[in-house]
Amino acid sequence: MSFCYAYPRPAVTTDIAVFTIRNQRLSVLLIERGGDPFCGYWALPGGFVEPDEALETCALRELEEETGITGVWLEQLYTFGTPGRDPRQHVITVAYFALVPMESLVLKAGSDANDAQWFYIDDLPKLAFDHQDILDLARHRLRAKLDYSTLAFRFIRDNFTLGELQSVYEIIRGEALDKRNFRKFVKSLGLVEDAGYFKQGGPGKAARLYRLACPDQLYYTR
Amino acid sequence: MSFCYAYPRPAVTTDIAVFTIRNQRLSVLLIERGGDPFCGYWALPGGFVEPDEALETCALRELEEETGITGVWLEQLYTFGTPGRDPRQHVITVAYFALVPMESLVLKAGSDANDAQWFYIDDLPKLAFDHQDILDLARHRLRAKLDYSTLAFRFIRDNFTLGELQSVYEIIRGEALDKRNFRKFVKSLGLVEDAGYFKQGGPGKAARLYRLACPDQLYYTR
DNA sequence: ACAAAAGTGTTCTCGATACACCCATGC
DNA sequence: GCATGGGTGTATCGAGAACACTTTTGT
Repeated sequence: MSFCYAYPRPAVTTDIAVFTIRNQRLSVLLIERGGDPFCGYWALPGGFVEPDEALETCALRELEEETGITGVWLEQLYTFGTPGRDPRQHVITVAYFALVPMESLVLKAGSDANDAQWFYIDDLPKLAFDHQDILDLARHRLRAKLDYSTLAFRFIRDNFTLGELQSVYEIIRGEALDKRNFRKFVKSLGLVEDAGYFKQGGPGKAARLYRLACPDQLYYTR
Repeated sequence: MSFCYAYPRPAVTTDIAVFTIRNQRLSVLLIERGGDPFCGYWALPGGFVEPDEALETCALRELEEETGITGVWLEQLYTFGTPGRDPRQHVITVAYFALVPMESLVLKAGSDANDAQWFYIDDLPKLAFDHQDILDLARHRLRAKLDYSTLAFRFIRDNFTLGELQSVYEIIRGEALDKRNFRKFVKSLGLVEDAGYFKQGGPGKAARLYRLACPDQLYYTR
């Protein structure tokens, strides 16, 4: 069976960089490729766009098929189409990135992948295709948007402590922040409210828990 | 002649929103479509990606073919792939935007277009496809990047007056700015230097002319 | 002379930064 | 009792906003 067109067409894929925070380190989800090209290499989850499929739908579908992750928030990152990025043929990929709360996911290897695994962003294996470029850009965007959006909240769940939230900011920025200034900053955003409970059990004083005041519209400040 | 593949593929195009400032108004370049679909409608210049063609190369080529414009600076905007955006088939378009200096271009109608013309961004005809959405996003991006990049300089040429530069900012932001604050701001950027000449001839006092201190690396502040 | 645009400083406000100590809890 | 993280206020600095008059040129 084959599909024929009057003019040649490049193939189109989506690739997704899923970030989370594990063990206080920024991490990304990769799959081990089971087929050519780059068999045995690690790569971003992703795959070909199906007929009449929206790009974001494709990204969500591939993510579920290859890793079992569903229902995440996605943002389009950039479209990569340099000839030669796939050695077989001209493939244009629309890259997305996703943020998931820390330690909240059960992975399963899917049909297209031998294995799916989290890697620390600063300790990656050699990646297939131009996926390292995609990750470099994604990481850059993540850091930039931290300052003018509320994307950090995507890494945590309701009933978080301000200490946890602060550590998300610190991990993405790669530097320590002043605790009092940070708390002032968070309160000035006006997005969080006291959940009325405390987090018991860890070392140290019990921490007040917070939740999002408007869990829905949670984007772009400034 | 036809081109056949083992799996179906969407078509891929690039579209380009070229902005300039004419008569103190933000304007965009459109072409009148000569063929179906949307024959007779106005649309963004753009067209299909050729085999092994880089996306940006495609955008530049289509822009030249359809409007005669060459060598402009491009930035990738967003990739649109909603099924149904082209009534014939699934077409994914990678949208770019370009900024050209005011009153600097001679247009010519190209092979694929009956006509190419500048339109005021606030006074557009009904556009083909989802090109109005693309323009809405482009305009939004333009306004946002004005504040954290030096993109405004793309609208002017060397030997500009600070009044001219200020009017670029005012036109994109849609509001008047204070002259003294604006001059302080520009000097703090450290990107412009006195060209040593004055602009004679207009009404009012002759204005000092400036040029870019580093015409090359002209991007991203903050 | 007058219309039109160029050019020039100071004050205020607000957000960002720097900085140190006591408190509650688990072990 | 001690180690660990939670919680709190004040002073300083710098960028951005508000604000009005004089100068030069063309007509």
